[in-house]
Amino acid sequence: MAQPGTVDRILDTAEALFAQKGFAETSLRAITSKAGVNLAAVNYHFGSKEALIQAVFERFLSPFSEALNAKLAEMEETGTPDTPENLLSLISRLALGTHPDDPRRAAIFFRLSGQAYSQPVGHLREYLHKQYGAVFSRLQDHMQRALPQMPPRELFWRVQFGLGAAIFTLSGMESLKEISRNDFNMEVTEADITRRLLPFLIGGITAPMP
Amino acid sequence: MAQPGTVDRILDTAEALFAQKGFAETSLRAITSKAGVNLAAVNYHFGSKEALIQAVFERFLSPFSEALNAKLAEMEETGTPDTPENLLSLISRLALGTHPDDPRRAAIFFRLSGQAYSQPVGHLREYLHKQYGAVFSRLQDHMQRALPQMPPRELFWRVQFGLGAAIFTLSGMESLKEISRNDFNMEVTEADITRRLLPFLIGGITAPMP
DNA sequence: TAGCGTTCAAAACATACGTTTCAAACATAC
DNA sequence: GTATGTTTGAAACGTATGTTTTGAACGCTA
Repeated sequence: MAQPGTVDRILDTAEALFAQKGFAETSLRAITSKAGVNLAAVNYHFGSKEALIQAVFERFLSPFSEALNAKLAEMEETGTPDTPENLLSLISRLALGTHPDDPRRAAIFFRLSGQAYSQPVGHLREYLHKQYGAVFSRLQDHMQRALPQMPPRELFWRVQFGLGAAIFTLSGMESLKEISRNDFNMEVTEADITRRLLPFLIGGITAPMP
Repeated sequence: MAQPGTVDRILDTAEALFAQKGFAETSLRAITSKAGVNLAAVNYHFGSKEALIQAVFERFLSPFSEALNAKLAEMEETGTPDTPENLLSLISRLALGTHPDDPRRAAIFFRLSGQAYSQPVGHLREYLHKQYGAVFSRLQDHMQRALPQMPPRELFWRVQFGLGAAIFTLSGMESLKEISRNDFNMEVTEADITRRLLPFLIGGITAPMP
């Protein structure tokens, strides 16, 4: 377990390939050969491909989830007011900065989230709901306090819409970057898009009721 | 070619299974056995699995695309003003009503769109861009006329955000329906959600610049 | 150094996949 | 009614996949 370690090399490579090509389209052979480890190592260390997928998610989602929990607790203690601006910019900062060492990591974060969400009924979505439903509820509560006049049901859907806008856009960003380059002669980064995303989300979530 | 026809039975079944489980996770054997046709029929009639996927998209996207084109032309002729409200409610009506005979069809429409969008670099996305980029540009132009004060680049991203919110939410609706049922004792339909979606999209797209 | 649990490497296994083959069944025109 | 082009049916092909097996290499403890 000296070097980057077999387990970590597998996780790193699997994470990148899953984000790039999807789960079903990424074979264990592709992962292990690119990682420079033996094919059997995945089943030895993780048990199965499905377990590897969950391990990948756990490793990249747990830090984010814990950081979000900590920041929300900090807000509660310091009495920072619950506003859509505060909450949403908090999330975007965390999503972009949970792994500050590697900027490419943010892109992988969003791609993986998108893959997980658009995944068929598979157990991945249930797993994510079980594992990270609590922190999501907590965020939803804060948002409700920020918009006390809004019916919870309406707010629930608007948060979902916002989630969709964020994950969907950032997850398909490679294609969108190219379009933006061709049509507007403009290079964009993840940070650019989240900066543009914030007013959209605030405008959408706080829009007047129908 | 009397009965529902082998080709149509394949398309119907493939459409449903693709929407439900994804492309890679749906085998030709699953499609053909459920459709009650021979395995070789897919390769005989379509040539390959990839071609079948494109055929499925063509069949469900072309009517929508043509209807949208017609409606936009109608707006131009009758001088209907370009407003975000008019344009977005037009799209939602079309997405929900292009196949008015089958309500389940709307759900499949959104699920397939989500699958296509979250798909890896594969040729599907290029195909969709080539095939339906024109009508999308036309819609973008109308939206620009509705919001002349907004920089085109900003509008481009906001339309993408809106697309994400719509497709993402409606594509993952089965899970969200269940959450809504458990947490709010509330049954929701595709039409309910698009009704809620409209104010969100308008609020987001017309939000003040950062 | 001997022993033992852990990790790695190479190969094989079983299965599922997309695709192809080829003959039979069918429909249609002459 | 025969001939011709089209569609179907059953089987096989080749390949890629996830997984398992077996034994060697390694690291640590006694």
